[in-house]
Amino acid sequence: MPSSPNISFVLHDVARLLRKRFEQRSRSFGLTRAQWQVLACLSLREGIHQNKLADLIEIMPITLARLLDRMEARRFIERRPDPADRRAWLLYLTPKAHPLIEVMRGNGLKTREEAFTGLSADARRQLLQTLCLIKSNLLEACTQPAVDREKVHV
Amino acid sequence: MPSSPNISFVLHDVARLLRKRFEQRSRSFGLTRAQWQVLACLSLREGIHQNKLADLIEIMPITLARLLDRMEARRFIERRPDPADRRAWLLYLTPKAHPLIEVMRGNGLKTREEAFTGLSADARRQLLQTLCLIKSNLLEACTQPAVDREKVHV
DNA sequence: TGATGATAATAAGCATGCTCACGAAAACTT
DNA sequence: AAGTTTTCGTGAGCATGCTTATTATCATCA
Repeated sequence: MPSSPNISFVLHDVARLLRKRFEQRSRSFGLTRAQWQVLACLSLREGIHQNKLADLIEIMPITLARLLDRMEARRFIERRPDPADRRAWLLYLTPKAHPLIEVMRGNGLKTREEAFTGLSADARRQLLQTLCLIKSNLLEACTQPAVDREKVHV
Repeated sequence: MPSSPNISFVLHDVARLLRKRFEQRSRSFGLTRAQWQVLACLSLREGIHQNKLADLIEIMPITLARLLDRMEARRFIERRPDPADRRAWLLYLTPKAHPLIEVMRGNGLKTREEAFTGLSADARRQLLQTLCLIKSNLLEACTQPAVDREKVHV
């Protein structure tokens, strides 16, 4: 592993370190990386259902529900009942959240600057494109059972 | 965010999906991604200290300690007292762990194949190289206080 | 209308990361 | 030798992911 680093492990490490660094910056504002993602997404789609938002962010609805619990407790978002569906909530930012958006965007920018030092604009574009391809491969793969074909056919 | 995907978020998603897919494959063997990383690293360095291993994997020692607790409970590794230092443990694989190494390596390979479909060997090399650069940038950044220089100088 | 199935949100429980704090032992200083 | 600092491992507590299961409501169809 130290001799020939595995690309999956490195990718995992980079994601973890990005999160860690972002949260070092943002701790004083009381928002984590995941909560910032929710906030950013929500700011473009106020009034959305939890369900739909979980779909956009591509996490499990239950994971989002827990996130929203904390964000609601801290008065960053609010759930309003959907008049058309008594099972559902509509999600809105609170006034307290709005000024945070620019701050957090700045934190994200600074973190990326630190992370991507030494990468040309072209290399960054290339990286983004590659990651998007991998993500779409994985989204597709995850929907299929992870059977070991050789085993099945023996 | 849907309009212009943020590279950090995508990277985070890819890491999460890689983990998810790997664990879909490996669940029946009782090993998670993180545990597999420990096992793989340990197989190259039996008799290492926890401290040193945490350093290699670049996680906090307490995170590793919890991981090892579970792996020890499941008889994949064992802690032996270090005769030279009564604070420390020496880490070893159990016989039960050895046959798993090839299986898990195969699971990693299959998962990467799914993930990297459509990427040329060259693109993969490029990606690995880029990720290593970013990782080293972040490792360096994380050791420094995340001060906002503009604020400090105001 | 009334049963049947799908959908929105949540509950329970686990794993992996982190921060902060602490006790025991080692290492270093004076 | 005694006191101080460092180091090794862990406890407590939190956040974010997951899987699986449940409840309430809506939608559909006979």
